[in-house]
Amino acid sequence: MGTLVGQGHCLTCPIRPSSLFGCLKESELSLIEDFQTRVIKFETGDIIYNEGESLGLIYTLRAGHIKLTKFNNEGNAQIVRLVRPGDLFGYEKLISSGTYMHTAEALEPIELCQLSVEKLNHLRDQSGAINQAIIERALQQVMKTEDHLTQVGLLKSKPRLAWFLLQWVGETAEAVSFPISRRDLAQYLGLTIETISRHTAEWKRQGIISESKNLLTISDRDALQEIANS
Amino acid sequence: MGTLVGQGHCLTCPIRPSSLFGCLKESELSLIEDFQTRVIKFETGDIIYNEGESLGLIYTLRAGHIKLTKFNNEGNAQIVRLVRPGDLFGYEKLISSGTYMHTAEALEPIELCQLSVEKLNHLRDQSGAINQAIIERALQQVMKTEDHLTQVGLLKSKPRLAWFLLQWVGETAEAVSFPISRRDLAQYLGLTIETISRHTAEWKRQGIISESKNLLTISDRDALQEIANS
DNA sequence: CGCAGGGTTGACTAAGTTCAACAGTGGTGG
DNA sequence: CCACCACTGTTGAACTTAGTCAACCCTGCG
Repeated sequence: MGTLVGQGHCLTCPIRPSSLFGCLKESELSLIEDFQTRVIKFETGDIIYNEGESLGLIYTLRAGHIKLTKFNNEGNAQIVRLVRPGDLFGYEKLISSGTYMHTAEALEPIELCQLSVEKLNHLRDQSGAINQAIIERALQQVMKTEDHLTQVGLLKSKPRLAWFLLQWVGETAEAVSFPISRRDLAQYLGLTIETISRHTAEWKRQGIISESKNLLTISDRDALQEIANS
Repeated sequence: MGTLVGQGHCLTCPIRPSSLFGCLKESELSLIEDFQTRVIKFETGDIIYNEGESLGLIYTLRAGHIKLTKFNNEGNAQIVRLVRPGDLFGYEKLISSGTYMHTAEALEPIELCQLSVEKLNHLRDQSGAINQAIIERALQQVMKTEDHLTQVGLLKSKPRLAWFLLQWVGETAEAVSFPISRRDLAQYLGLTIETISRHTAEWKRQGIISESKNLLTISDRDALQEIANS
């Protein structure tokens, strides 16, 4: 599962500036001169890794979206994180004993690059900037998760969903890729499929949002923002 | 606010093994030979720092409990984390631009030690182990927050509360310090005061738990565990 | 004593879940 | 090519849960 596209050369990688290696100074670039990673494609529904597995690999998502899920005591899955292009994932492997604490599944056709933990650790010994970058990513992640927590914890279903949609599409008024099923959305937001369906249906009727295939458009941002604040 | 108790010498600190410096090897201990921190006491309700402030300090809690809260767009607070003895907090300061992203408030009389970010950063340049330890703490934090998220996201109120209590007291059958008001508990779990009150009252009537002053005992762990799984 | 704050309890309400039926879509195989 | 099936999403009605509002208790404190 997963098709090897080729070797990526980190030094010349187009997304390097936004990747973990974006932190390197000119003078340090030589460190990754011969750093290569495997660039791999996956199809919708493919599993990149499973909770509990322990490959020594960390990933950077280049294109598409991925969900990270976690299993409860009682066997039902909860989506803990949605990974977007440029994001690092699977970094729990940086903890010595670590096995993956999530299952990573492609929500649409994706492209990612694999990084060997071993190599990365070697790099960390040579550059403080890399360590700093990793710490920053981890702390950013804490903040995002806490944000998610506060939203899920104290917002009612409508504002919660509205908030999520606003987050997702960002600033554009354009149609945006939205490869998330109702089921996944419900799990992610701690609601049921039906509730999601009802709210989106209502908003579509009111012309606040529109949806076609896997594309989402927010037509009336103000209205949605209004709903998000209540 | 906050009473200076004295200078703590990290090298000989009784809680060093469980602190950030627990990671240091014998050979590296000299690094913190003259490392001193201020040990400070706070009273119940005292604020250690406020969201948005930017003192260059990181803390390790030595005794007591602290809550970290965060304000929503609309001004209501959500408790994001409960800090326990031995825990590191305020480490968002490790991000260059960082201001504190929480408000830290003492739930009971506490004792903590202050660590200068500057000094810590200096230390990080000298010891890879410190970096590793920080990364591990940050990732642990991500995991804990995600755990909290899944509990709040997909459990009903009873299992949610039961799960929290089990977490809180840990393995002991003993009475455990429980300095959390109903209000705080409600905020932390994303419920209302009344719901909390009703459930605890019911469980007390059934003899599953008992509470006196600031002490909590789980009398029938199995029953509570049973409730947590549904 | 009177008051404020935290906690408990009850009655009512609103919100969201559950259950169930049904519609649309895509894929498979005869 | 169509019939059938599986899957996802939509909609309605009944039901359950937790939130809301309000009264009340208890404790500590000025």
